[in-house]
Amino acid sequence: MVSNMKKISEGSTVGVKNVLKSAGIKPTYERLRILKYLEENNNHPTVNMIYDEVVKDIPTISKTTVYNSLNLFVEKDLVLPLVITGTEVRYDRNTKPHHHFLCEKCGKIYDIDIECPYFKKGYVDGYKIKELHGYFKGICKECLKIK
Amino acid sequence: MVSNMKKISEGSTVGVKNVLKSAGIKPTYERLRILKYLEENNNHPTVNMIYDEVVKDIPTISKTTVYNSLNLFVEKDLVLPLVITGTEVRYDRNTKPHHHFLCEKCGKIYDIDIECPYFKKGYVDGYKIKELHGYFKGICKECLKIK
DNA sequence: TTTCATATTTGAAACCATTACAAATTTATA
DNA sequence: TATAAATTTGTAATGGTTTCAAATATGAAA
Repeated sequence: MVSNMKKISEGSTVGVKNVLKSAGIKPTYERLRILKYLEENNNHPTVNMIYDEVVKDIPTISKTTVYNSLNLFVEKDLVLPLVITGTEVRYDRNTKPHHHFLCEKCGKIYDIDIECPYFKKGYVDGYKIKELHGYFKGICKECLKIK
Repeated sequence: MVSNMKKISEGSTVGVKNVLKSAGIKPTYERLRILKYLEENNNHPTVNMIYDEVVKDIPTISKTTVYNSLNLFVEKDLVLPLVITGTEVRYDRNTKPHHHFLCEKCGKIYDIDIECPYFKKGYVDGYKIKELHGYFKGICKECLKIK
């Protein structure tokens, strides 16, 4: 059961260690902590957001290591990079194809679980599709309530 | 007839001048030349691509002016900014909602004229949509032929 | 455990797209 | 023509990301 596997791995050190190992990545202390952050937080964080939290546990960690680790995770398909704001890259532990929504009011990024028929088919206008990035921008449900 | 208006304005100095004036932008020599470039080239250029061409006609123009003008055009909805490559902003004279396709082989960016039902409706998951950026990445028709 | 080769981490410097800013220039108006 | 306002220019600053070489940690072999 895939969803059960996911639950077990979330947060626990043994879980993230296995995730790294089965991706062919040496599970160093720093990488484990960074992946743990991504599994525990579904907030599409920036490098700085990750660094600011992880440095509390590993005071000697450098920002370069965060960059290196994330680039490695992206390469091994453990993480999806988003460029929705235009100013910096955000990272999503959810690598299944899905859309994103950026709220202009609160700045939060939400996963949107919808399908694109063209992406599903694999082609548009005779062009072969490998990736789709669907970014909505607007006002989220919570901010709409606030008026 | 809108499409006919468009044809007339393409490239001609009087056309782009009217475009700027009706957008409430003072039609300076530099702005006219930059908008003319965008109307004549449907290649989703970067700031540098625009600068490199325009500087041939206006040797004294500065890159800052290109940035200033483009930011103004974006503000006045004359131009659409794309962040499809992740490294730099590209500009599209076509501001009607449409998707884009980036070819991983040749690097070209194509307009894709498809509709998103959620965008059309104005809402997803109860979130109010104001913008949609749909970016496909893959291999374009021409590069598929080359093998 | 000790040794050695390899991989990883670190911190500083470089890079590059973009913005900030103040001085110079141009434009519009009277 | 004179004056004020807007625009352009060039340089410097900013900020996210990458490069790189030295320091450190890791893993395998003895």
